[in-house]
Amino acid sequence: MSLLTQTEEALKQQIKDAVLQAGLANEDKMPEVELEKPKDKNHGDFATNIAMQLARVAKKAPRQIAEEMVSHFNHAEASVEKVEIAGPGFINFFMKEDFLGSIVPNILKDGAAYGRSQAGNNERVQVEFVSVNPTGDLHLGHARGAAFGDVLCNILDAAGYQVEREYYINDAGNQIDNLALSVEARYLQALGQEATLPEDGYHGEDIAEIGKQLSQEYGDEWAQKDKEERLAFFKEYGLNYELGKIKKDLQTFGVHFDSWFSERSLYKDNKIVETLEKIAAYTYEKDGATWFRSTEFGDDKDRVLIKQDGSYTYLTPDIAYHKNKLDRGFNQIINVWGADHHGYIPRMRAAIQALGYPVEKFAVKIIQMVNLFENGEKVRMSKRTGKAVALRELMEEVGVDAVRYYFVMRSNDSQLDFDMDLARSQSNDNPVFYVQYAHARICTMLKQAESKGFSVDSKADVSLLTTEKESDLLKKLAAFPQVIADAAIKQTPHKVTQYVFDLASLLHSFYNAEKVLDMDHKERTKARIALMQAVKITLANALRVIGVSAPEKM
RNA sequence: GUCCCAGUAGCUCAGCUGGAUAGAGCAACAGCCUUCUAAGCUGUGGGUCGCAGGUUCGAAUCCUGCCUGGGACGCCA
Repeated sequence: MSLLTQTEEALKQQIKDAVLQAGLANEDKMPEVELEKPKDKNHGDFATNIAMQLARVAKKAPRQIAEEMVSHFNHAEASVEKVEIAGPGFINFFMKEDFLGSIVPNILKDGAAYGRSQAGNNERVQVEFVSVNPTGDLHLGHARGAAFGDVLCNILDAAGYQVEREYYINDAGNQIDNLALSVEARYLQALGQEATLPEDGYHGEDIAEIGKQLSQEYGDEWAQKDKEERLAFFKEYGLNYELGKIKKDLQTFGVHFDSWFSERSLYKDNKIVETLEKIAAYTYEKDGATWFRSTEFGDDKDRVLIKQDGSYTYLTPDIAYHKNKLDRGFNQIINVWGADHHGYIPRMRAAIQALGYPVEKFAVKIIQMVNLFENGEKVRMSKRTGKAVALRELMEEVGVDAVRYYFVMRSNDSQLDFDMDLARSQSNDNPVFYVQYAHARICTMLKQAESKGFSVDSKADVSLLTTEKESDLLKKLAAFPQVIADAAIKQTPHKVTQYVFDLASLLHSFYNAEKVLDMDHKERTKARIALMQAVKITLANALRVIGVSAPEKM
C-alpha cells in the first residue's frame, strides 16, 4: 500500500470513529467516508463531505454535525495538524508537516518500481488490440489504437494485473483470398502478361512490389502451375510479407505482443463448428442461411452466421475467437476497436451471453478518429502515397515519442486532432519536450552536484524541504501510485500523460524559484538533491509507462 | 429512422461514480537570462459548461427532450 493511501485510510478510520463516538450515526447507517484532495490549498490536504452526507440520517444541519464530529476527532492518531469546517459543511484536514517525510526515501528505495501497486490483485486481463488485416500498412487510426492499447497494458501491469497482449490475425476468409488474387494479378503483370486486379482487390504499391518480388524470385514458374496451387502459395507469401511489415512497424513503435492468434487456427481446430453447436439454441434457418437470434440479447436485428453459399460471415469465427479467449480463463478481456466498429458491440455482447459467459468480462474500448493537420489544414491523404497516412510515415516525420504521447494524451472517446507541426516542433508548445526537458534538467543538476562533491543520499534530511514548491512536489510524487491504479481501473491512459505533465510543470516551477546547489546550505542541498532524484525517478517511470524516452540531456 | 461519441475560454482539450470561486496548454498582453539548460518561469485578461426542463441542500457532472458536429447501421471484413 502506498504511503498516501495509508495516510488516507488512517484518516478515514478516525473520521468514522469520531462520527460513531459523537453518536451521529450507528454502524449500519454509516455512509462510506469519502476523502478528496481539494484543488484549493486553503482547503487543506484532505477534505470530506461526511457532514453533508449525514444530514439526513442525523437530522441536523451539516455544519452542526461537522462540529460535533470534530470535537470527537483524534488529531494525533490521524497525523492531523488542524481541522477546519468550511462552506456548507466541508471538513478540511491540514496534515502535520512531516506526513510526506518518508516519500522521498521511499521513491529512492523503490527506484524503477515506484508507482507499481497491487491494485489489480493479480487478476488476469487480456487486451486485444491493433489486429489489422494483413493486407496493407498500419495507418493513422490503427496507430492510435496501438498506442492506446500498449499504454493501457503498461498501466494494468504496473497496477498489479497480469496482462496479456494479443493480436488477432485475420488470415482466413474473404479479404485474404482477395489478397491472393491481387498478388496473382500483380505477379502476372510483372511478367508482362495481361491481368486485371479484382474489383475489390488491393491496389496498393506494396502488392505490386510483392508481384515484382515473386517474378524475380520465381520467374514464370508459378504462372505455369495450377491456379489453385498458385493462389495457395501467393496467399501465404502475401500474408507473410504484409504481416512482416506490420510487425516491423509495431516494433519500431515500441509495441510488442505476447501472442499472435491466427483466425485460421479456429478452422483447423474445429472451433467454429463447436461454437455453432454451443449457441445452437439461439440459431435458426431462413432464406437458406443460418441466423443468430442476437435480438434475444438486445441487438437490434438478428445476424447471419452462415451465408447462403455456405461460408461464414466475419462474425462467426469472431464468436469462436471470443469463446476461445474466455475459455482461457481471463477475468476480463478488453478489445480495443476503432470507432467504425461500435455497431459491432451489441452483437458480440449477445454472442457472449448466448455462450453463457458473464457479459461483464467483455469490455470494448472504442478509439475515436484521428484528424491529421499540417500547415493549419486537414490532411486527408498522404502526399507521398496518395493513400491514408501510414504509421511509418508519421514516425519518420515526427518521431516515436511524439506520436505515442499525442495519441494517449486525450481520452479515447474524444476525436483527436493531430497537429504535425506541433508534434514536430522542438519548442515550448510541445508537451512531449516539456516533460522530457524536466527530466533532462534534473540530470544536468545531478551531474553538477556530483562534480561539486555531492551524491544522492537517501538519508538526507528531507524535513528541510519546507517551501511551498517543495511540498507541492512531494504531494504530487506521493500521488503517483494512486494515479496509475486509477488509470488502470478506469482504463484511462490519458490520466498518466496528464500526471507527468503536471509533475514536470511543478519541477520547472520549483527550478525557477529555488536553487538546488547552494554551497552555503549543504544540508538543504543534500535534501534537494534527494528530492530531485525522486522526481527524476517518477518522471522516468511515468514516461516508461507511456512508452516515451526520458533523455539525460537535450 | 435507430444506435455510439462529442459539444466546457479565441483554438485544442481535462474535469463527468454530484460538492467549495469550473482547470491546463496554445493564442493575446506585461514581466524574468553575469546565477544548476529561457525547449523554462511569474503575472493579467478571457467562460450563459450546446439549449430547455427535471431530480437534489447542492448539477459541467445524474434523468428526459431538443439542436449541432463526427461515426456506424451488409448474407463486407
